[in-house]
Amino acid sequence: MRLSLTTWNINSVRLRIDLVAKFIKSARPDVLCLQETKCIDDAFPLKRFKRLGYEHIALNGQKGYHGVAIISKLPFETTDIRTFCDKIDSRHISVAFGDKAQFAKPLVLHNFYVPAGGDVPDPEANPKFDHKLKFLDEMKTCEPLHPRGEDRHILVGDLNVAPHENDVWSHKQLLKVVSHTPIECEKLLAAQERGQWFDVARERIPLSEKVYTWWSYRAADWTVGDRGRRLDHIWVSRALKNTVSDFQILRDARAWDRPSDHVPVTVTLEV
DNA sequence: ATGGTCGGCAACCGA
Repeated sequence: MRLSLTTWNINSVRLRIDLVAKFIKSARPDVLCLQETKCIDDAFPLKRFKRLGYEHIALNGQKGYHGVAIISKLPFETTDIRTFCDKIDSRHISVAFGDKAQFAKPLVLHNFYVPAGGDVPDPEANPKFDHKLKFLDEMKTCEPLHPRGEDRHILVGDLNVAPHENDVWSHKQLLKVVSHTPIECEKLLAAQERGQWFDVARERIPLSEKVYTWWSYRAADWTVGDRGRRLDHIWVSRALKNTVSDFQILRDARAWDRPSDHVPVTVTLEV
């Protein structure tokens, strides 16, 4: 069976519900993972998604900030929410697809929104950066994020780190900019290695090639100089590595009317 | 070197 899955930091699901609908109607992913939904679960536009054919929805929202959601055409058996750094922030949700989803074998999906970390890349001076580093450390040591043997696990989300040189428009100029400082990049890659995850984008696109999924709002024209960063990621466990049949970054979405600063990233797996 | 723009929600915080 073919599974297509999109991750997208939507920066308010209520404000951009028409953009999400536009994306869904053209891309029709089986599963959509959203971050920064920015609303409590009672305010989530459930009906709109159900009308679009997505009957199965798992929510972890909070008022005004953060918030993650998994929106699926296929039924899942269980939902789990984890907290990190002893904060109640809505930054994680996972689901497990079992027999009802009709894949060959079960599949686990994690959706993350890693803290952005503020502006100052010094954990002593900036508690938000300290939080981000601790969050990444906890992702590394978190047992459920260590797929074993033939486990078919996927981890997606806005990880707010662009770990490789060509994940940013200028490695040199961003070395002291939060999202690309060496300590964050090391910690994200350490979490990836500890879980033996495969970074789908970098399995498909060589490290020598620039790849971005985010362009700042703080530019009069986001296309000038193409000053992007690759903050949104799709990781798969070893058992899924060879099932990837497609990978797409919908750069065009950054030019849509009242866009998110992130664009949808989609993987297709033959499962 | 600096500041630039968003969204939530009603003064700033977080990104």
